[in-house]
Amino acid sequence: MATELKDLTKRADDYSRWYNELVVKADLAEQSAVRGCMVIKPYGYAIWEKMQHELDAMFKKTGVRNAYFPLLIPKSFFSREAEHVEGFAKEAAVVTHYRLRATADKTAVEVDPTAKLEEELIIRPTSETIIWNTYKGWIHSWRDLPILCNQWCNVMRWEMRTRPFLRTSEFLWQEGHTAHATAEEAEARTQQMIKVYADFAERFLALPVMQGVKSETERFAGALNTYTIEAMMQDGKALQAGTSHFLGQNFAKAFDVTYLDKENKPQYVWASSWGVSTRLIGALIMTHSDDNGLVLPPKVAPLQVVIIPIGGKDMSKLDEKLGAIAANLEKKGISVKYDNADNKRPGFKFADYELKGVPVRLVMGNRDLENGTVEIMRRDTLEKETVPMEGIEERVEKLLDDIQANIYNKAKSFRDAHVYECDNYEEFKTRVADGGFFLCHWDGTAETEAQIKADTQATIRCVPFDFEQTEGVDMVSGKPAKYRVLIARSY
RNA sequence: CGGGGUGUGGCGCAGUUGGUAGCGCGCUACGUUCGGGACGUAGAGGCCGCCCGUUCGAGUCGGGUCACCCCGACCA
Repeated sequence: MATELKDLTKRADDYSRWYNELVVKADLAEQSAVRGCMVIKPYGYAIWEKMQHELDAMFKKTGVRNAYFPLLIPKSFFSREAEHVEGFAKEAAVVTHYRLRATADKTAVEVDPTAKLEEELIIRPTSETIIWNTYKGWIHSWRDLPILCNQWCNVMRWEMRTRPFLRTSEFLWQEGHTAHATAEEAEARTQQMIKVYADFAERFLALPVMQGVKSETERFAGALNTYTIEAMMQDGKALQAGTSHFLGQNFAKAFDVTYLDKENKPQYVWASSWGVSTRLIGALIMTHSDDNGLVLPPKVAPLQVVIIPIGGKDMSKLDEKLGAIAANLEKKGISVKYDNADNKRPGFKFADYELKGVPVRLVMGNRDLENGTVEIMRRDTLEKETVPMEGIEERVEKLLDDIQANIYNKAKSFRDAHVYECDNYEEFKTRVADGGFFLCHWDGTAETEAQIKADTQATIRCVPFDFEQTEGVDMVSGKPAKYRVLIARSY
């Protein structure tokens, strides 16, 4: 392992440097040979797999099935829906040729100019177009509806500035695409899925999120409405953690997808789409982790318990006792590693597993062996306790639940302590730079929204649900405002 | 695309007025260690980003080129 473990930058010194270092030092991901694209390493990918596993089950419980659509999309598909083109054209990767050949001097390869594609292909930045082109063939009657498909895949958006997990040119996600007979049904599905995401984020990732509706400028290209979950990072910035879109009949019209209703009349289909990505891993890191490294919620931790023996030459007794504990924990469905490697000293292992965010650590030395005890440490608070060996499995099981709850509560109190109602623009301008969510009255115009962004780089994240709205006065324009919106600087 | 910076063992860096490459970490082997990031001994590992020039001689000087990083306009 060439990974340099010492000297993680402190959050207070340089938050974004802390983040970048942590991603690498905790062995989650590394820079690849391709600009803007990262390698997700096994430890990082294991987190994604746990997310996938849980989300996939949640989707299926609502009747969704998985399918797979092509990576490459005919360029012409993109011109069908005007706003959609505009939204993605600037960052589309285009395949123009299908063959390479050796250069004249045989030292390299070059694109064979005779192998030009008649119709260029786009590497999917999202799949609405290819999917709606396909759905056209699947949908003829009201009996064919609804269609509830999801796909797990990669997408590519040619980004100018990238950051591991938060924004990379290629990323992994799931995209659900549904087709319905009525607007009400499609709208209901859109809302259902944002609630699935919110539930998943809070219960599984321990991320408190604000649900809401995007403003017109922030909504998905081609959608009539976008719902979002917004999480607050430890630097007070907002991170859009998942979105669900009500697409109306835009794609049905663009791809001419109609069905015959019960009166034998042709009707355009209504649609939703929704997605979360590997960005959630970035959200996890920036919400829970500390200056010692990752802090992972037990439910997504690739490794939930690590057991470390401290012995001298003769480890046989410790191997026996700790091996049994490991086996018992595994029987309970807890993932455990018994690390009795003799080439690292205990202190090194402590630091290393803390950096990697393993929620619980058990330690046993000869002293414990005599006393029948074991040391148990929780990663979230770094508290250590020496407890009897009897019943350790139950204690660990309970502790994992406590940690899950504790880091959620901790994140929630942090978030709640940094949500402010603000009615004064001058005050807003000075305070928003320090982070936090600002709930401010908005007159609903794109002009004031643009003004706020130009002045402060902060944007309207959403109009929050679950918030008792009052009428008031827009702090920028002074015009009447029907409700407050959530404004923050964001990733 | 503007502005700034960096390219030297796996990683982080040093390298004087040009003289043929070094340090720390990591790695390999053996031994001693092991209750919070161990130590000793012996090793392995480098077209100094690439090309052209100046020179007896270039990591070092000049020109070009490529790549990456940081800061600004776009974004899940």
